[in-house]
Amino acid sequence: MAVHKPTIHDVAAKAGVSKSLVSLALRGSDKVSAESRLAIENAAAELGYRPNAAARSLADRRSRAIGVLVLDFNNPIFAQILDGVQEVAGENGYNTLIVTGSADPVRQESELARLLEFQVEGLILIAHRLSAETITRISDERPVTIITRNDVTGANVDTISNDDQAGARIAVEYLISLGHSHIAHITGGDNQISRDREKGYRDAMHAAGLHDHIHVIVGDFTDSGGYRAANELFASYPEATAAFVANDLSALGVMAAATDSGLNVPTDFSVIGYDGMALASLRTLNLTTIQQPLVEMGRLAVAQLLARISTPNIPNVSVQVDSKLHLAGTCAPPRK
Amino acid sequence: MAVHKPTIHDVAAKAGVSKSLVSLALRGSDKVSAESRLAIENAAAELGYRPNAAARSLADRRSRAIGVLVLDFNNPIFAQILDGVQEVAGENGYNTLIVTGSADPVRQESELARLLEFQVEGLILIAHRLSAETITRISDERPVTIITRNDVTGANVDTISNDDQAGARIAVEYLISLGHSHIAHITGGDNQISRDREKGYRDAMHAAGLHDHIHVIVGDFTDSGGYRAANELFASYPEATAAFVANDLSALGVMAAATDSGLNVPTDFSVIGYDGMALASLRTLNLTTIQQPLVEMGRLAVAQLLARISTPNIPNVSVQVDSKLHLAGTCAPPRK
DNA sequence: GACACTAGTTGGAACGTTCCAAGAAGGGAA
DNA sequence: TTCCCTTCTTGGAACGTTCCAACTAGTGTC
Repeated sequence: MAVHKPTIHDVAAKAGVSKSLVSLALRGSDKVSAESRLAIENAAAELGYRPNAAARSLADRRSRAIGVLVLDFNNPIFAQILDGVQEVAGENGYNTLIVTGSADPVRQESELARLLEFQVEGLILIAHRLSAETITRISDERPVTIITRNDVTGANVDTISNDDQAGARIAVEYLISLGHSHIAHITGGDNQISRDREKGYRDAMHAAGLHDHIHVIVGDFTDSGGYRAANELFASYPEATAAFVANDLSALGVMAAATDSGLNVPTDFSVIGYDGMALASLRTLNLTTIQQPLVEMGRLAVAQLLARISTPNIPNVSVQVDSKLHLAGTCAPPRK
Repeated sequence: MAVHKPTIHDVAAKAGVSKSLVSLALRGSDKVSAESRLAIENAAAELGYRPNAAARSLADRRSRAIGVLVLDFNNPIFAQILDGVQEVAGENGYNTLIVTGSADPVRQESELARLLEFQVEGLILIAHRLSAETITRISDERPVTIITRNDVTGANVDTISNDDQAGARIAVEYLISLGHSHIAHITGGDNQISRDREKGYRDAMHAAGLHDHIHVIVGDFTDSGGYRAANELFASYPEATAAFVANDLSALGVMAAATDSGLNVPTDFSVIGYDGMALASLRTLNLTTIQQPLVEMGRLAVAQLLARISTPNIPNVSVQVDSKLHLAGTCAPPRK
């Protein structure tokens, strides 16, 4: 292992020029003679020189990094969003510092503090569980873009979300169009996204004159939560022929519960999810769902964040992307 | 947004002390009087002071960060490994910089360079596709721990892996114990892990006197690759009653292909995977597999890396964790 | 032969910390 | 009173960059 990490001074000495010229040359300035440039590049290569990002960020007064706080790596939809985030960040020469906060808001705050100490130029929050006050406070220091939610506003906060109520209505209307009327809903628990999806369900049921058939079971966005909720549903509302489930992960749990109860999906029981997680569209699962353009949402978020970083006072933006029905194998007309 | 970010000097001025004392106080030194400490803490809080990690890392000559290069966020097993990594890193006061390299080795190298510029104190490579020379070169600058592979060695390189050959043998022996003899193998393509798993398959078949029944189809560790390979298998070797598939993700593709071909899993055709990815143990999928202790592997990797960071010349370590058979729903005795 | 211009190059200051050697203030011992 | 010892506090140097104003050497113009 190298005893002493070479610095710009070492390169300068080796190339026989000043440190300033090395700095210039390595950043591709055109005011360096071809001869000097060559000597510098050779010296740098021979020494294995690597610029020190900390020193650069200090001298530059900018870090060229954005921070990303993700709720949880284990829900695969976040991987898809991150793909979009990394793509656009990379294209623009930004590093991405990714941190998972636990669901615990206290730990999330300390993760956030670490990102801010790194002097990130902006923050992307993916499915966070932070309070509105925290975000407002943070956004006072740094621009913030929130993905998958739009319930927090602030001068320095932009949001990228889909219209959860509209998406939920589409799901329910599709089930109705197949002939279902006993349609249950399994929620994602106590959070804004879940509330919106539930509202869409209720609205669609009302609009179709099916308010008497509204049946809601509380879930929690996990597969095991979906499994438990589905069993509850089969016990409490056996007339149900279909369920709109708050997200794909818990829809998989619902499918498992149906199978365990001897119900064939979709001939005995139809299931529709929400999100568009890549794994659920595997043929083995083939889940019908409301598909959000997840990668695109990641891209949009970075684009918006970078726009606000370069021009701080642009008006607030709240982008709503379109989610669409993804037809697959878990919905069918009800038995007669 | 604050016009000027407060620095340690601002805090010092506000608290009426020197910047040095602020530095001492905020790092919890015991040689600061209670009175000064209080004044400093109040001033820092009022100003919303945040230490600048870049400046600290420069002055300190250490970054308190480790870099993690992940092949791909979309295979959920990496999320599990990362959970272990983040846990132990966090406990030890280290930040984790996570980067996804694409499968493209050139892009992977540039991602790596970015991590090194951040002055990470060590690197964790998860399922990398880098050449042995690259890793040896890198490990000359920084300690490296490799997860899920052990085919690269070097003075400064440790590895955490499972014994892929042994795991594969367990899988095949299990199928044999159920009564199967026409057991095919679908590989993960041209890489070390895949080669080891194939060797385990061949060895187990030989040991059981089934060398005449060895049948290998090339896959690529993805679900669609598994699907394609399985269809190839059904066409070329219809006698097969079971398949050992190189990883869980492609095993899901195999299951889909079986279903599409009218084969019920497991009564008509048994499938066993490898990895232990959390989603595959969902009841809906309920995949029988060889389970690696993924979270634990992440933990071990960080522990080992930190050990080498603090004591550079300790002997090389190559930890092999035990993988075990996870019994589930996709294997059964063959039809008579 | 003086002058202006251009291309290339330079040293020093600055960025926000930590570390270090050294100073100030107060108390106790002689 | 003097001296030493603690306890607390301090300013300056250093970390590795970037930026800036200024310098040198050559080239062309009149």
